[in-house]
Amino acid sequence: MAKHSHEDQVEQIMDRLAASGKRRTMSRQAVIKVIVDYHGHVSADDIATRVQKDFPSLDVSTVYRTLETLRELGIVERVWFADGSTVYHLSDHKHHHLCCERCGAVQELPISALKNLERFLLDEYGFETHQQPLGLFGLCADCRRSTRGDSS
Amino acid sequence: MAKHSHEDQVEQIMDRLAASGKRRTMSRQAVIKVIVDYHGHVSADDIATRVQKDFPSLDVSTVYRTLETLRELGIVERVWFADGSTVYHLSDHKHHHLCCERCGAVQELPISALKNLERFLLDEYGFETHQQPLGLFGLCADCRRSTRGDSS
DNA sequence: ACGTTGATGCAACTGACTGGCAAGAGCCAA
DNA sequence: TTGGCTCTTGCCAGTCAGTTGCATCAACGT
Ligand SMILES: [Mn+2]
Ligand SMILES: [Mn+2]
Ligand SMILES: [Zn+2]
Ligand SMILES: [Zn+2]
Repeated sequence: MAKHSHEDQVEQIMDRLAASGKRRTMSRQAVIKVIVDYHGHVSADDIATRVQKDFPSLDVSTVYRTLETLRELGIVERVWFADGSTVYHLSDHKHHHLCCERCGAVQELPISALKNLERFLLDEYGFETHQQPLGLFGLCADCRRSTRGDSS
Repeated sequence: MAKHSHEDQVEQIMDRLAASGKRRTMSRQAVIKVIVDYHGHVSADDIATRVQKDFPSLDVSTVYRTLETLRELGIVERVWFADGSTVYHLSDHKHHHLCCERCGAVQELPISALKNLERFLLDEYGFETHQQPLGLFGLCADCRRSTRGDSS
């Protein structure tokens, strides 16, 4: 069904590392696997915790160094949410995030959803927005429904 | 000309502090003055540096504690930009920011500029965005003009 | 003036992240 | 397969923004 399984995707990213002269290591594979499995929405510490279940001696500094390497190659990018938290993301699956402040759910929002805003900013302010994935906070549909008429 | 001078505005905020049972101190006055003078776009460390020109012994922890107090009273709020940096802002002058990545200029954008996006998110996703001042990055009009045709 | 109590300076501490360094692991050539 | 060059890693110390405990200090109501 899926074009690529997660395993294939991890393998493909390892190939890109190798093609750039980087070495295929277990540490890198493990970090990449976590990012692919959760397809984003994970912090560096989440990744470290997750990876250390399989490789207890893998240090958090290795996670950061791997993330930096992947960022240099344009494979992942760092996203800052409007509440100051930060997550890592596969670049080829770029999108914005709608983060529910009540239940914590994170919904993905296609980049195209902000096209109108971008055009408006360019027309009215001459400001050319860069493709910057945003994390917007608010109430998701479910929580909004269950909060209807709730005054507390 | 102006409805309120900066001095008046500082005085008014000090009044609100006093009205909430907080004490009128030089530290608080100095911190508030910096925020009012720069009307936002200052980091906690900017404030500390600025304030210490007049009160060299004023500690950065006092700045943070003052900011927290002002936040509790709804007088200032913290804004996280999409690059992870954070600034403090008067709540009564809420707006978004267009931050130029080339020249560093920060342009203010009325909250109303995102009304259409908010309606779209509510209609299409059932997501109710909270009033969250954003810091969007890109190229300002000036820099875009001076970069035109520049391939490097 | 005075005493209560909140505010401050100082310093130690946290959490996210970075950097140096020596030991270890890929990779490639022989 | 082996050897060795070089990249990568673990460990650990350091940085940076921000927080916290505590003794001292200073508002402010009386
Ligand atoms: Mn995502
Ligand atoms: Mn502003
Ligand atoms: Zn929700
Ligand atoms: Zn500019």
